[in-house]
Amino acid sequence: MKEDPANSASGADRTATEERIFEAALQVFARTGRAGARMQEIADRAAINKAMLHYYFRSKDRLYAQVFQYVFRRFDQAFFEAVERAGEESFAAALRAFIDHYVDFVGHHTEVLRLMVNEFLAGGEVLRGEMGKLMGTGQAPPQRLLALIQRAIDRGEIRPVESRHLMVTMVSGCLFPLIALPMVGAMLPEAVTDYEQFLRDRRQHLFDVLWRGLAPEDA
Amino acid sequence: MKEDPANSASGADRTATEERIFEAALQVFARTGRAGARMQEIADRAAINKAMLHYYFRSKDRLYAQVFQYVFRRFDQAFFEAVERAGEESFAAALRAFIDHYVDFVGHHTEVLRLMVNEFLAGGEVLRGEMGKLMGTGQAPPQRLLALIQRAIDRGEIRPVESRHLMVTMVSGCLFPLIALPMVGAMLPEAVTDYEQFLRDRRQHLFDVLWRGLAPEDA
DNA sequence: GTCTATATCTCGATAGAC
DNA sequence: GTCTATCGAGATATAGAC
Repeated sequence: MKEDPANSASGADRTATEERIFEAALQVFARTGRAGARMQEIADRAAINKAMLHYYFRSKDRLYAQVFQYVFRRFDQAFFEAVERAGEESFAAALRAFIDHYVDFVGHHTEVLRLMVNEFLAGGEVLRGEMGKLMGTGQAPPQRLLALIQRAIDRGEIRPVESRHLMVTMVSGCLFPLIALPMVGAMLPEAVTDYEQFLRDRRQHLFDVLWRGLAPEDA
Repeated sequence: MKEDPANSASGADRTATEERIFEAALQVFARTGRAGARMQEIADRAAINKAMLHYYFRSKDRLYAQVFQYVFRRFDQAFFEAVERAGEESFAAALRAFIDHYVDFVGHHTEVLRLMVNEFLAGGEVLRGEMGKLMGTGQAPPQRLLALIQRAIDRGEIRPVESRHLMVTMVSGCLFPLIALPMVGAMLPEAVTDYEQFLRDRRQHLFDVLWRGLAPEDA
């Protein structure tokens, strides 16, 4: 059976051209959203002809689906790594490690976050499909983090807060400032002028505020 | 000079028809984004003919600009009210009041938030224009909240955290969960089944975690 | 002010030469 | 695999009768 170039890209083994297209598509989809994206612009960014887009990815929908799937996995993977690094130490150290890694990843791959949020807003089925696959395992990264929090509570390491809400709050503090950069930048000019410093400050602040909030009363 | 119906809607004095169109446009823009929105769908929702859209608002771009301006003002207003209610009491009470009011408003007007975030992602000029106008006064709601936080620090009511980052963290905790509902719902089923309870829980949790994080060591 | 019909244009997708 | 040329769907926008 002949290889169909329109499907070959589903695996990790892409040609250099496919890779360029993919990267270009990610950028354009992230900025303009699924509907606003123009195949012409993606082609231009990839420095190829528009017809080649269809040759490799068949249609805009297929291209989007593949790009989003990739984004979802990167996101999942980053979360996983952040939880892994949280490790077996004290919860304070775990919290710090999680925030550091997660903010660092997303802060340097904002296209991934933006595309993700675009999909949130669209409330798409593409998202729901991936979510189902992920959570079905019972060992998804969010579930691991949840267990880690719960254990810390059981051990008396942190106050007895609602673990799932805490997870939401942690993630909110990491991600939202990066989504709202146009607005945050108006109040924190350094978010624009010295982005790396801004990321460091956010990690520091977020850990500080959350941890004191989680510390047992007798600490 | 004759009234141009395409401009008359810029004020608050809209006819009933204009109001219907406006509301319909808000919903559609919020869900599908600027590019994904269809004039036909807006017309259908407003129960009018498609030609009337252009009669009243001239073009899609003009319609969007007006809708966004409205959204921005609602957002600003909600923030303002939330800060006003925070009032002159203790900072704990102020924090609680802010979170309660802000989450309540946005939680019940998610279209406003969604359209706002859409504009964040697009990084549009429409947003920048409104931002400039707002912050220029020096008395914008965010600046008021900042002052309130700073005063609490000076008085020793809360620990000396970076006030601007705290504001960002507060807002993040209020807004992000509502943006990410499709994902949050996968981990907190009640966010879908009992939305009101979910909002209450979030308010409670967020205040709890933040306040303990802000409480002075000797509290 | 409201409608039908239509002009105009943009964009995704394909045909077909090389 | 790569390109040019083009088709055809679908969208915004307008013309013009009522």
